Amino acid sequence: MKVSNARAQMRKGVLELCVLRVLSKGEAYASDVLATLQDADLIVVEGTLYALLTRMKNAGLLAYRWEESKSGPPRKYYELTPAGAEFLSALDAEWTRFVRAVDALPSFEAPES
Amino acid sequence: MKVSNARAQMRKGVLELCVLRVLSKGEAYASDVLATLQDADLIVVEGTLYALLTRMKNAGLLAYRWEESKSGPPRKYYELTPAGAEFLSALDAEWTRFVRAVDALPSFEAPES
DNA sequence: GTTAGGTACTTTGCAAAACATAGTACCTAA
DNA sequence: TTAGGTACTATGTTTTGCAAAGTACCTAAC
Repeated sequence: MKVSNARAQMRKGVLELCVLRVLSKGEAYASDVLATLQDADLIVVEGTLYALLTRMKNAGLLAYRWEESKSGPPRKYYELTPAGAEFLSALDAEWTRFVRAVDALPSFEAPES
Repeated sequence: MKVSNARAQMRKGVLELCVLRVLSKGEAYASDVLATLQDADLIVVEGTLYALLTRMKNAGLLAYRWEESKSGPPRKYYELTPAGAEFLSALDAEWTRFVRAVDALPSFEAPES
């Protein structure tokens, strides 16, 4: 149990929300999403993100179209489906409630002696 | 992918923080911790909590003592060790930074058309 | 005292999800 | 035509929570 691992652990289960939020700003392909998350200090590895995008596409939350690239193979540009937008809205609400619930627990202070 | 599962997913990775926070208020045994978390709408099942308490004890974050009960078998009363208190302090800081990072991502709004 | 029921803790098997890493395919340019 | 970069895919492992069954202890009813 290392503090260095804490953020990675916390991110579990919230990654979906993060990806949906990024895509709510408009379509993007995997590297775009990855860069945005990493800029926000929400480290995620390539393999995880691709797997998540595929899962969400299969769940009907995302759709993609192929687009040619000028410097490499074609890219999958993802965007929210109506179901995805609805799901994001619900997740946002859950996130808010969740943060409140955790913050309602006692914050750190020295144990009573 | 169901909204009903969202909170459970989010809780992953933050459970450690929650348990440490509860114990920072003083020693408690499993059922105490469970009840506190459930009161806070942070649902967790018995098996998960016992496993987590054991993991954290083995990691040196918690210690316990046996105490007789008037109505059943003896209980393990857990409390933070100095290492646990230090770890909690670090996790608290990580939690704050994490929430800021997620909230810095765009919140929901209709995708630009 | 022996049995029934409740409480507390343990064990085992399973599933979901992220990680690590390697692999395939496409494109440009030397 | 080959080297290197970019984009996506596939595979196996680990972590961690869940589900459910199991063990053990204690009280109380009979």
